[in-house]
Amino acid sequence: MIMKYKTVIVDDHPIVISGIAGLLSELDNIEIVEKFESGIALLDYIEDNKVDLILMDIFLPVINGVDLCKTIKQKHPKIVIIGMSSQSERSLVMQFIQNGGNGYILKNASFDEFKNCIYKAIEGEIVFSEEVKTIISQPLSEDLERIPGLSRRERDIALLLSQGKSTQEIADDLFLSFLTVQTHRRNILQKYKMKNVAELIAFLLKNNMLN
Amino acid sequence: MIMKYKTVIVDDHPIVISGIAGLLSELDNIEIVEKFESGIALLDYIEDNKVDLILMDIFLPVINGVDLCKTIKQKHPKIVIIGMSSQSERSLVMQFIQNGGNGYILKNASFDEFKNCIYKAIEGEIVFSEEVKTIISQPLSEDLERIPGLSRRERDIALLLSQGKSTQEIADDLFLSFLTVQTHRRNILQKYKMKNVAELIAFLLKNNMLN
DNA sequence: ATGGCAATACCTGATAAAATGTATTTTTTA
DNA sequence: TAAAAAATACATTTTATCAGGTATTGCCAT
Repeated sequence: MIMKYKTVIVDDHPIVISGIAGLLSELDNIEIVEKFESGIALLDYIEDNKVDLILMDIFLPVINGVDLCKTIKQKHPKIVIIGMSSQSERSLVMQFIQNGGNGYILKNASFDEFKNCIYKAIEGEIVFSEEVKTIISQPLSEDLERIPGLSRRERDIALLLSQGKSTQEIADDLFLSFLTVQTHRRNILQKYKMKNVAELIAFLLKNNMLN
Repeated sequence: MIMKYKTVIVDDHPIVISGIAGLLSELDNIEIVEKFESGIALLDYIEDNKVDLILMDIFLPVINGVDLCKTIKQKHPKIVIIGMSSQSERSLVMQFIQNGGNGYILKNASFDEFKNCIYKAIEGEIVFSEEVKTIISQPLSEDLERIPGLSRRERDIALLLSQGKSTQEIADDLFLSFLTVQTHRRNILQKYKMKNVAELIAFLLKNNMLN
């Protein structure tokens, strides 16, 4: 009798669970023992059942994948955990790996990529799908010239600006001097080399820097 | 011989395609004829092949689902198109429906929801999965008085405004009088009852009215 | 063909914002 | 704890925007 890796899938999209299950069914030494739509259910399950491999979505309701991975690894360091998501942020992937994750796959990866990553992960490697590799292997370019963030106050003011407030109104709202708000405005515009507030707001919104 | 609905799936995640394909295989009168990872490939395909139903992701590379739906419906109004996404924004769903979409399903919908929606859609209904319904049925009041669109010229000017151009620069760019641009600006601000350009740009971007 | 809308253009006064310079206090962080 | 960053405040000059009118032309849809 062949030992199969007892595998669990966690994803809040039934469709995705079904897709991965279909894919994994082609792998001889993988046996899907459970499927969950939330991390809480998974935590319960692994207390009472043997699990070798977990494929988990990173964006889950209630508890997110990064924290979930950490929690599981603390008690069950031998379980191989592979993270998945639709879009990936560099910092998120790094966090996941730092919390003990054994790999990270983007959902737009091909079937072959999925298979390869899973095989290598259960052999002990840390694996990434192609696109993830390209994202995390640009530490020089993107990390160094990454846009400086808004300070708290600057964000407050930018937000009110996007609501059409004038300098005076913002000053009143935040209990500041008109002149202080004016200085902040100037600093923000200078920081991002923007010509005026219109361009600034467009820039901030496009980069999700407001809210 | 039973007539089956010729169905195409478009999603940039192979896993999701596989999942939906698995789900649809349980439906007797649905036949999956093709699967695509991009909208461009789909557009080519429907020129030469009969298609009755399209299930498409909204967030696609190159061309997004909303535009894709519009393009397809212009030439092939009889094709039933159902949109899908992981997260949904109210305005996005409305836009999709306004562009001719026949329904919208969140990917976290259950299998039963998927099946029901697909059945009803091919019977001519406009369908939404449960969570989408709750999202779109929140503020009736504001949405029924749907926002008037920008005219061509107004859009040009709004776009340049979002790039930080001054009235004079816009006038130069578009070979218009300074005064004409000034009038357009005023009209746009008045139309949406915005206090200034900053608020206007925020409003337009949030409603996807630029680009 | 005509009424409505879009696009064009002009005038003016009041107000708001941008550019520039300086400076103190508080908070963060190395 | 010392240095750096952020937040605060002030003053002045120049430039741009906003809001109030008015008016002509072209288009396109009833």
